[in-house]
This record gives sequence, structure tokens and C-alpha cells, in this order.
Amino acid sequence: MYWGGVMAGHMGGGVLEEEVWRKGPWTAEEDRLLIEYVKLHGEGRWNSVARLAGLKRNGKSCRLRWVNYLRPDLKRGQITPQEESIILELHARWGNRWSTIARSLPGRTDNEIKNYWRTHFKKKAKSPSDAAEKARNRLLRKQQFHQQQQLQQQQVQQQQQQQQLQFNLDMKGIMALLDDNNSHRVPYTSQLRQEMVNMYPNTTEEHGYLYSMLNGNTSAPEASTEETFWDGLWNLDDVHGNFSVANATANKAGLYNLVAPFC
DNA sequence: AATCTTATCAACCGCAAATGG
DNA sequence: CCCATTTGCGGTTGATAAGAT
Repeated sequence: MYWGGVMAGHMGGGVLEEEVWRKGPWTAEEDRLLIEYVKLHGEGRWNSVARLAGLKRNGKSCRLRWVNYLRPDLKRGQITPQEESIILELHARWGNRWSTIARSLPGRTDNEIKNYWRTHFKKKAKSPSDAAEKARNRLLRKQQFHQQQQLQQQQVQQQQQQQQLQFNLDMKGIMALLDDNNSHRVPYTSQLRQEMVNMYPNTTEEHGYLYSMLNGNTSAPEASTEETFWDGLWNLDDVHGNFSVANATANKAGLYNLVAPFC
């Protein structure tokens, strides 16, 4: 941590009291104060933060910290391949207009995108050299490793999707049977549930929902629950940076397919 | 194991545009 | 319209982690 800059102190009895702005990495306590300030006063008027929140940071520093790190709508984690292709496409169109590009990537900051592009795509001015050659080889090895991982992951995903599909089909059949005559509806007992869980271990969410549906709760999912679901989805990057929207969407569609007859 | 190199990212700086009195 | 202040943007830096030799 270091100190720099001159803070215009208050003039008391003709004595200019000089203080300096804090600089460098933010502490947890400073973050807390800034979050509290925004809660109370909203975003903006950053130059008031020092006075109103008791922070020894200038307005610029506070704004930057909020925008790039503390904002609640920030998306954490690695840039996904989808986001990467958007960055490349938009950079080709707009050049270094990072804030413009960032508007197309919700939850990502211009700083983050700028850093990402510079480290991944900025061409080195140097002519091809040993270093460049080595870097290429490293990248190649890395790519091969990732390809192998992706292949393995795809296989697992395919397996899971097939299982999901089979589950949906089976359940549709069961539901159709049950729905033929409501008076003959068979309760989805915990025993039946356990059997289904054993057969389809990756579909526990549906089991819980199905259980409540078949035992009297015929209302649609609550909005808040659904919002939470999609909000959570927004951050659903797996460890390899692959966003599983397709999978999740398939699950959701499957769920609604199951529920539709009752709504 | 030690040293060097490269990658990453938070945070700074200067400048320009926007805003308000 | 002018001027001072605030906000936003893009370039750059420096600390640190990770990887290579």
C-alpha cells in the first residue's frame, strides 16, 4: 500500500490541512464501506464517497472499484468460449472500444475484456523468434490437452443427456397413463420416487418437483424460484469454462413438458 | 531447487466528454 | 457561452502467480 496525491483538506482557521489519498489494493474494510455507501446513496457522486463513507479514496478510485469489482451483477469466473467469440467478433467491428464491447457481455467489465484481449490476442510486435515458437508450442500442447478433456466431457454429457431423454420419455408415458383418468391417479410415493432416482440418478430436481406435483401441489413454479434458477444458471460455468445452457434448457423444457398436462 | 520468463489482473494515469451552475 | 467539476474511457503499470529452463 502506498499513499499519493493531495487531498484538499478543509480550511480551518487559515490552516490548510493536507491529507493524501490512499492508493493500491483495496482492503475488505474499504470494500465494505463502499458497498454501504452505494446502498445508502446509490451509484454516482463518487467524489462524495470520501466525505460520506469515511474512505480515504478519491472518487475515481471508488468508481473503478465499484464498477470493476463490487457491482453485484458482475459475472465471475473465466471468459467462456461463447464470450470469447463475441469479443473477437466485436473487436473486429469496433476495435479497442472496450466499453462498447462490454455492453454486449452482461456482467463483464471493459477492463476485464481489455485484459483478456491483450493477453490472448494482441499480436506481439516482435518477428517470429524462439520465444514465439515456444509460445506456439505451449499453446498447441495446451489446446491438445483441452481437446482431450472436452472429448471426455462430451462423452459424459452425451450419456447424461440420453439418460435425461429416456427419463422424460418414461415419465411422459407414466404421466399419460396417470392422466387418462384422474380418479385412478397413482400416488408418486417415496418408494416409487426412490426407484426412479436409482434408475436416473442425474435428475433429482425433477423427482422432487414431480413428487410435489403428483401429491397435490398443482401450481406452476413460483416466479421467485424460477428467477433464482435462471440467476443461478447465469453463473453456471463448469470447471472447463463450458456453459451448460443447452443442458439446462433441455432440463427446463423437460420439466415443463412433464408439468404441462397439469396446468 | 533456484532462477528466469510469461501470464494475469487490479488499479493507476491522462485525457476527453458530459454535466451543472 | 464559459468554466469548474465529475464521469467515463482506453492505455499502461506493477505485483504476483504459474510455468519453463
